[in-house]
Amino acid sequence: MDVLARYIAQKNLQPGDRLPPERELTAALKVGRSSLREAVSQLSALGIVEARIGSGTYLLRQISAETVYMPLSLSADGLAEALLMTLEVRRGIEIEASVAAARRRTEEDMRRMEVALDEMERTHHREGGSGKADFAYHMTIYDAAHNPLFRQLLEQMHDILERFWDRPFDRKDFAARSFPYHRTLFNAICAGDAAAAAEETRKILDVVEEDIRNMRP
Amino acid sequence: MDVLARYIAQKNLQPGDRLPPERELTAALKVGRSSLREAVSQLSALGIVEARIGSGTYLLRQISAETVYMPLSLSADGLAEALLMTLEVRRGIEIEASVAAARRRTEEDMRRMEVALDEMERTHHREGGSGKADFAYHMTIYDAAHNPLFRQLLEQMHDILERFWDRPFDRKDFAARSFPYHRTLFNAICAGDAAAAAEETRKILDVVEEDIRNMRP
DNA sequence: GACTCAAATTGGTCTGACCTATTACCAATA
DNA sequence: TATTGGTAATAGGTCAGACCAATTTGAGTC
Repeated sequence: MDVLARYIAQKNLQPGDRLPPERELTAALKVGRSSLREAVSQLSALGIVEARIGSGTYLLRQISAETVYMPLSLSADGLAEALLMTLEVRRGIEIEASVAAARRRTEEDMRRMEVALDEMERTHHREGGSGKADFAYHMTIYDAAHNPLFRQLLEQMHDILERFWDRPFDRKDFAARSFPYHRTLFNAICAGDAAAAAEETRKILDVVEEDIRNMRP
Repeated sequence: MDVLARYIAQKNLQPGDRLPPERELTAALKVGRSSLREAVSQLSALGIVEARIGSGTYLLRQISAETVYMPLSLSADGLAEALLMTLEVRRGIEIEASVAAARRRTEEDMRRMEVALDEMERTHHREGGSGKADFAYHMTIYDAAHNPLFRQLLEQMHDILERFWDRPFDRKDFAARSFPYHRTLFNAICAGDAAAAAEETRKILDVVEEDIRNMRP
């Protein structure tokens, strides 16, 4: 797997790019096809790569030689329990991201956050709920934290949860009550008030948690 | 992989148990050896299973049919900065774990935490620093949170940091000033005081961060 | 220009062979 | 009796070749 990962990194493949067919890779990497396929299937299990039969194998996430893999597994009774557990972890990370953003945001960050916030508020008023726009806004906060790990972690957790949840997060009324806190959070970060940023983030996630609990059968 | 996972779950294998040899599994699951090996290698990439050549394949984590896999990948360029970045994330998670532990700790949890804490304090007084004992104590806190994600995340972050750091954390004086906060944290968790638990955890990690900064060239 | 269908491409599976590291066993030895 | 040493059995790791099934491609047709 390391050899294959190095190959991908060295070829500077970008997400969405197609890897060479297996038969070519075996020649390039000088390994048998079984071994190559085991490597590919490992990267596939790690969500780095996706194999489409008849079409090819595609890169999903960029990797480098120094990429570290952190596979988590969660056995919970039902999806709601799993959601609540990940939410608890997310709360810790998200609060810390808001704190970091309040300390390190630049003028440029604030501009981008405001654009995303405005877009989200428009979507909310027009359609009654946000969803993608909400997530995009949060991403601008992670970026303002100037620690790429925040975005990587939260983006991936979001992706994975969405895949396991048929009803995605853009349900009309889901977490709608958290709406006003998004602007107060923005104000706190702009003011550089770390404590307030943490507090507003907590309010948002408390609403999410409550809605998940109410959603359970 | 699903077939193999179901087999493991159905056989009620426990962590540490050995799976049947590949040639037997192919017969039991009615698949070719290549396919079986791809499944095993996926579980191995996810940290569920470990294959030891000549010995067998061993189960590392318990799985069930509903286990959710959440593979994360982090790319950190530059080791010194990466340490502080992971520490920032770790702080968020660790604080939330302490909060959860303060809310959900049982009698049994408190007993185990105290045993580990005593052991850590003895080691500290005897050798001037702890290290493994310190980590073991923190693990009991993660377990007391009753959310398996905490332990998995922090255990793996710890592993990764140690792997990238030749000088391990059990340096005599490393984070020695955080020593007294370990007992105050224990008291806060036992008292069920979530706010105090968060505060004491923050104090510990502030010391760690400061020591890492002072350690840089 | 749109549709049809056959060929080429590509990932998925199976078989069987061989390699190497580990483990188990058993006889020879101290 | 306990230890040692070597050998056979076991188990995962790799390779090669054949075949399957889904997709894509492209020539041919309407």
